[in-house]
Amino acid sequence: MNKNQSLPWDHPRFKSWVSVARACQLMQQVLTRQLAPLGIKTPHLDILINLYRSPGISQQDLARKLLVGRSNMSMLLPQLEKRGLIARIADRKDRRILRLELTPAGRSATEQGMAIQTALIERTLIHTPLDQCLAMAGNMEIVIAHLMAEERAADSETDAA
Amino acid sequence: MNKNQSLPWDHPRFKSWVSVARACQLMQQVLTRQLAPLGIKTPHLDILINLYRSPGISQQDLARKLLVGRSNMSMLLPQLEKRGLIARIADRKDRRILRLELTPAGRSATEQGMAIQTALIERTLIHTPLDQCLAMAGNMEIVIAHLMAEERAADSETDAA
DNA sequence: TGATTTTTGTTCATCGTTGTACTTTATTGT
DNA sequence: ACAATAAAGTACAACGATGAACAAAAATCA
Repeated sequence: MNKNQSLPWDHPRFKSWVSVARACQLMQQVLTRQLAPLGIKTPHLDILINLYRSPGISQQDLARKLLVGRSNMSMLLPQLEKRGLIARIADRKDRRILRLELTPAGRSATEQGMAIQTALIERTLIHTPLDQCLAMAGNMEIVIAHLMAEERAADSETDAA
Repeated sequence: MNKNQSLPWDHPRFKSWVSVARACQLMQQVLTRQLAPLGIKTPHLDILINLYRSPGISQQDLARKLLVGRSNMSMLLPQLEKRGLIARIADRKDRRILRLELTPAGRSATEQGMAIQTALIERTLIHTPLDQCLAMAGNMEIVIAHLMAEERAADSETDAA
């Protein structure tokens, strides 16, 4: 029984992915610390950045973009609203939908947060040549597409059962 | 005021990193689903794989490797012990330390989990050429080193204050 | 039109992770 | 040897995320 052949750390792709996962985990932790002075956490900043780029988005669509559950948005968004960073405006045509927008204070907080995040990423990836950076991004988009397809397939199976 | 110049989505490294982070998040979610039949979750598998490769490691060192808090290990490991997957053996020389090992059942569970994870990664990265995969891993190791340095620097500042 | 199904958002119970405070055991410094 | 300090592990309270059950509004379709 030559189990050694299948040890994961002999698989270059496995090892590579472990590096990616660890880098992401660390990045999240470091970013969390650097955002602390602003009084926001990474999930908040993710939301704010998306509203900055896509104002008027619904909670549902936002949750889909961020790959989290609807209930998550339902917990976080009222907090941000109470803090005066976002506004939730009922859609006139479809009264189920709450459309999300940044307040001026929210826009300002977003810009500060983005500056911190962008600076951190620039500092961290400074030694990664741009072409390799872009190649990586391209590969990651393929990975994302593959994983979403695999997830949809699993969902269909669940439905069928 | 040319704020547009600093919009994060104009920064290629920022955009690239967003792809990386999303891919990681998705990978975790998909892996969680595929591990469900085994009755273990991704944190459990991370632990088991580390014990598979580094038997006799202490809880503290394991926590450091996994980038989580000590208390996390203190919550998870007793669960795995009760399920008969690991053993916690008191060190004779230093009675503070609990050395961790896999039981036969744990080894078997680990092999099943690793098979699932490795297969998922292979499937997902099949279209990423090996050389790009390795280049990515190399870059990620640099990222990890940079972030750990930055975190240590922040810790020192905290101590000084 | 009226009944069924879908979609949007909320609520709540549950679980995982964290940080802090604490106990026990080693190490260090005098 | 003894006091102070550090390290390993635990307990607990707080927070975040999840999924299921639910209410309200729209879409579908007969």
